[in-house]
Amino acid sequence: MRRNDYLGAFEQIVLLALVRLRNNAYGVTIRREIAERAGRDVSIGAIYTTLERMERKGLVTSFRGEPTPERGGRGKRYYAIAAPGVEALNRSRDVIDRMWDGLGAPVEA
Amino acid sequence: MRRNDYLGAFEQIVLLALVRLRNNAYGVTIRREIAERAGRDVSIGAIYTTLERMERKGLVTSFRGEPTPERGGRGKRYYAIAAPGVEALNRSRDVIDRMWDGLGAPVEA
DNA sequence: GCTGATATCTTCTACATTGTAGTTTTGATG
DNA sequence: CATCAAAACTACAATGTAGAAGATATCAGC
Repeated sequence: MRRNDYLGAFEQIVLLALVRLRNNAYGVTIRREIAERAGRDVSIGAIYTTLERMERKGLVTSFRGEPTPERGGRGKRYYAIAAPGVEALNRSRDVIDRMWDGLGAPVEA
Repeated sequence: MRRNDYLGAFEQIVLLALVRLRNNAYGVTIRREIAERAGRDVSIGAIYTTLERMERKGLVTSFRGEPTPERGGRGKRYYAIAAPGVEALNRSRDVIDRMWDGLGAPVEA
């Protein structure tokens, strides 16, 4: 059985995007946030898959929103970070912080 | 073809342990460093596997040391982070920093 | 007021890479 | 030769990632 304690690198990024986007987090905006913030261009499929897995683990929740009166558009699925997700995020940050402590980033060769 | 740009969460931890241990980084000390620093008890096998993969990618280098005159002991294999490893580490840190920027850790529910 | 072209968005499928433990093997020494 | 220290091997689970396929809307034109 796998524990829920530590997050993968990409999971962290997605979770942080959720936190930043607050109540406007769905596939497209999450992808855009990651592209702009992290400069990392990831496929939309990668995002949905990761979100779904995290939902199964209880790290995020989701609900389907009403379709907006914009041009095209299927009903969006909004995501939000759940309490265990917040904890895991903080824990992951803590670990990496302790490993970096005193080294001064960027580290030299 | 896979890019060499981003590191997994565990890869980052191992790389940081190498940086901290300087020229005393080998299986056992790396494991201990991670246990003490990160409070994370990982198997020795996990460490070697990860090191070997990173060596194949050119992120770390290794050489076999002379056996010491202690009780038992096979010659240790010492590891050191290579330039591409340093870069990848800084890049990874940069990405996560940007995602965390302005949120204030720990993040609240 | 139908109907199809088109804009958003989400699901599904498949596979590569990482994460992780446990077992086995290799070398030294007392 | 028993035993200690450390590394290599094996196997499998979880994560990372892309791309194709499906679902729903609006908009034009007839």
